[in-house]
Amino acid sequence: MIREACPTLAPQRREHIRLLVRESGIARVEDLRRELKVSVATIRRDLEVLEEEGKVRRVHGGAVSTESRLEESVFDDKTNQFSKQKRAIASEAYKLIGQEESLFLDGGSTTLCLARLLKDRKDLTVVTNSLRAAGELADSAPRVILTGGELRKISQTMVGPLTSAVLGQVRVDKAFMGTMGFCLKNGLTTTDPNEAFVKALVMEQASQVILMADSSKAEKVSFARVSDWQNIDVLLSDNNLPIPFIKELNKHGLKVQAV
Amino acid sequence: MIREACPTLAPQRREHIRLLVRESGIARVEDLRRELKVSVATIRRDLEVLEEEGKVRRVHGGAVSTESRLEESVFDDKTNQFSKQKRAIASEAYKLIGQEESLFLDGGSTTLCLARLLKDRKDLTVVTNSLRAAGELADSAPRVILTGGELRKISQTMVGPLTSAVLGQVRVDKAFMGTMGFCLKNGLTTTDPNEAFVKALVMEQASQVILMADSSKAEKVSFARVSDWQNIDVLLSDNNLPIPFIKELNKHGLKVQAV
DNA sequence: TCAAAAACGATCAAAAACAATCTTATTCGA
DNA sequence: TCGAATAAGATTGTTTTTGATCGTTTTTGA
Repeated sequence: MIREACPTLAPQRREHIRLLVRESGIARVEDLRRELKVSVATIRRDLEVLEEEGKVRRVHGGAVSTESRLEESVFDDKTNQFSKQKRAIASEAYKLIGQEESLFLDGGSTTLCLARLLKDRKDLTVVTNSLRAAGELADSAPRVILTGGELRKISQTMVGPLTSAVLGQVRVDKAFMGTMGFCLKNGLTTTDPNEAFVKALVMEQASQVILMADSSKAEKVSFARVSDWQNIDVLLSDNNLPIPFIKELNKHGLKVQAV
Repeated sequence: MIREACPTLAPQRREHIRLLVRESGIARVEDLRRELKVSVATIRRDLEVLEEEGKVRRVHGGAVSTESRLEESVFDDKTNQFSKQKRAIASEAYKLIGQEESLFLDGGSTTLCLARLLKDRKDLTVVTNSLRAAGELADSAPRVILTGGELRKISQTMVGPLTSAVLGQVRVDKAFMGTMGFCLKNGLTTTDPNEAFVKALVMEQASQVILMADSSKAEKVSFARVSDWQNIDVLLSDNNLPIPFIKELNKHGLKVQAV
């Protein structure tokens, strides 16, 4: 039974569970297991302790908050629904990551999915301009480096000239990029020129650039030009991409991977 | 035994441990070993002593702060538990802020309290190296600039050489600083040299430096020297500061404000 | 109501953390 | 300069925690 370096202390983990239960009023064992990355046995033991302490009440399948009655269906996995594709793309991206690599994580929900998968990877160095990705990795194993810069509220990313001060001083093995739109003619485009500037800069500093974008972004053109296709090495998307589109990209030397 | 150069004295090290535990509410033996560069045996012996003194509570794998009873999320609790003073200090700090100013917010729970008060101030620019503060202001009115740099997990702040890349390019009207300890002789001290470096750098870039520290920090000496008193303009604390202490600081030209 | 699936609890083995002991180095005083 | 006292690292056996397995119970849906 390979137990890797236990990153969280038991009381910490129990506290986490308690908060999760309180936050949504109910939590399933399976959800907790996924969130905390421990076995169901451990979750059950923790719930036992927490019930003993009166912090939660156990029910078949999970636990409910003692404070709020609430039978509300918190099965509103609307995020689940939406992000099925994104998660698939993210887990495909994860497979590309080697040992001891340094990565850049761009802003956006797809890359955020990827961030979640990295939590236990002690060997990685993650550079990001996404506040949310940083928050996701804040209590996790990887070394985290933030680019700094002005916070663009709408995307929760750091952008602008200050960003380049840090970015100019790091190099990464792989950059995982998102985009608002991509098309054959204009390449990658996004909504904000500052953001575009940062993306372009990152792609310069990366040995390999991996674009993560589901097919809904295809043939969309946004305001600010980011880069053309020759700077991209791999496109991870779903299998709704038009075949001619893929063929054309292949001509540019791009590897297109549909999941 | 090979004891390396400049061995920290045991009481000093224990104080360091105590601060680290209090800083983040919880600390693992392994983390402490890395941070202090001593063997786990020593850490355990220290924790034993500290528990004996009631300074920390040991748990399997590490120790938790007795002050923040870690029944709440590590950080939130700190801001709730003994935050009455901190909130008072923060609201006093808030009064010092003028229109259209640019501020720096240091890491720590006291400055985090201040961050909460700034949410509606559209006219302000806030520079910070605290991930928590940034998160707090992420959906708020002020313009937010993050320093970037390597994320120090235990304090959730950005530190290290990369930080100076951004910090060198901004100036702020007022810097609101926290500290792990302060005393007449050594000035400000904190737990991590990298963190100390960033603090010192910030204080250079600020027109006015305001130290926010409750009296529990008084006469505490931590590991890494940050600055002496002449770089500080105002000390905001509670009214438990020793009178001689205040007088002495006044001599240095410091304005001491007890709330 | 019955059967399949999911969740549960008990038990066991592996790994991490621990405690006690031993060894080595430094300090301080004779 | 020597030697006891102290303090830190190393070693070794013990305890705790965790994850996996397996038989049992509960839930669900036909």
